Amino acid sequence: MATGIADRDVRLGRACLNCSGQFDDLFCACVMKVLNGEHCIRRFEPGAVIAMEGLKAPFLGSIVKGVVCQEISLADGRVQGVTLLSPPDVIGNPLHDNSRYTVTALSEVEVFCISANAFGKLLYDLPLFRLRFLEMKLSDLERARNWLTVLGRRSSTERLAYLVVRVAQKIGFSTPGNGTADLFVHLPITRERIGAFLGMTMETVSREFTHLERKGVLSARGSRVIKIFDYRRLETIAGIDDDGGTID
Amino acid sequence: MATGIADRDVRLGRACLNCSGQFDDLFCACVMKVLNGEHCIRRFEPGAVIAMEGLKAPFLGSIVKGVVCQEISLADGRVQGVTLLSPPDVIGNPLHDNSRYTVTALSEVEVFCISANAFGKLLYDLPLFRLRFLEMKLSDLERARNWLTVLGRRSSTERLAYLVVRVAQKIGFSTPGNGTADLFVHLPITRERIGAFLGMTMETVSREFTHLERKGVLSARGSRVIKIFDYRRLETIAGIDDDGGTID
DNA sequence: CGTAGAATTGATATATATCAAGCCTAGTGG
DNA sequence: CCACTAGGCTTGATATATATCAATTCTACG
Repeated sequence: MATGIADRDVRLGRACLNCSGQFDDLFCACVMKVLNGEHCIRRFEPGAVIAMEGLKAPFLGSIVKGVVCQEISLADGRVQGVTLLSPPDVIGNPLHDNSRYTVTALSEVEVFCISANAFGKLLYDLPLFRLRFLEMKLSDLERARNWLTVLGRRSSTERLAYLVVRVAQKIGFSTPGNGTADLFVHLPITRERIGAFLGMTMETVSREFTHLERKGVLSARGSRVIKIFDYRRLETIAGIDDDGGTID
Repeated sequence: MATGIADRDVRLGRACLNCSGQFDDLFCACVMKVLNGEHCIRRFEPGAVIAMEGLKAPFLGSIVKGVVCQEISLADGRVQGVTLLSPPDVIGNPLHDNSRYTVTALSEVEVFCISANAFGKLLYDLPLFRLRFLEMKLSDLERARNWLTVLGRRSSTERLAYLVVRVAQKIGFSTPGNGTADLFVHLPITRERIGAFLGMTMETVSREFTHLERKGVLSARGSRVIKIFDYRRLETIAGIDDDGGTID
């Protein structure tokens, strides 16, 4: 990459080279020094509602541990899943007092929290932090727009395949425990929530799992741990090809 | 708003108070001074393809005049509309050399263009510019996520109503010319492209215009200039209520 | 082992896509 | 100035994907 930013200080982005990153690569030791103790760690149990759409956001923070989901609700109760967050994703928007999303812990979660003021200070004082945050938000934007193609233009099988691949990329594969080489992905959400992300019903999600199973791509029967037999094929169905040209 | 950023220098965001904004509120006179002549204006005819998805982006720039659309294509030719751009929206991503979208001029368009290096310099040197850009991208992100609810959870009538309201908000109402008080919105896109934005076919778009017409909400017969009889009702159908709680 | 929530499966309904025809409308050239 | 044309729009008939409603069945957990 030879962009203007890259030429200057993009090395400082993904992981701060000036320090051994404490907590994670957003709040590294350099950032912590400027922050000077103005922070706290909050913990949430699985299922805990961290923020409510439209209400005052309780804090700004970066996830240290666990998985979180953000959803938007319509007036009549319809729900659209928006993002799955994992470390070091940011919860909250420094430009808004109110949360735009309902934010729910999907596992045991820890968040490194700072005040909006402290966040503003970091953004203002630290080129490194500012760049890293901009980088995160630009890639959030790209992912959200790619997701539009999923909801607008893909069939239910394609959508489900897309979600499984993205979850695998985001949360990683699980190790089976027994010494086999099989690929497992743990989906941290119910079929209903999968449906909320994919704009379809729980029943259709279930049926599409069955279809993918009959095709020999994966197995998910009644469980949230998915065994993947043919990851390449799954990527193809999803319309994702990370080995070559970026299709999505 | 009493966020950390607002406390500091958000006044400089939406319109620079230090200068009389030349061109627009992104490239104000202050920015121009730092830029020191390193820019050019590019013009495009309606229908011109400004950038192609996956190929090297020709420039970074801010729209000065006209309307532009960004679309994502799938391998098999399906197209998803992503954004409608109008002044002073930014074309291009300072962190990528390649365009993520196919970018098309919908009218006569002028773009204030600078090099990626110059863009990086502005981002680095000018807190004002940097904040404004972050602000733009955070609101792009919010709009993209709200659009997810449109594609994932709304019926075709609701989707169409949503699009009309958003276009009206973005591009503004047209004045009828004759002295009537009627509201007109000029849609800068064909039914097919409307469909690409809404994840539906041209035919369904057309049918839903007819439905809205039968309901007495608007009239669009065969034309891109839409007459709106009941804007409030349109907003209600769209699930947008800008006079009160933010629903979308 | 029993229970409750989650997941699957089936039958049917419905919204939207697809295919196909015809109709407007703006722009062109005689 | 008017008829012609091409692209865009509308409308209809039909097909199809997905939703909805309704039982079971599975799984994790007490």
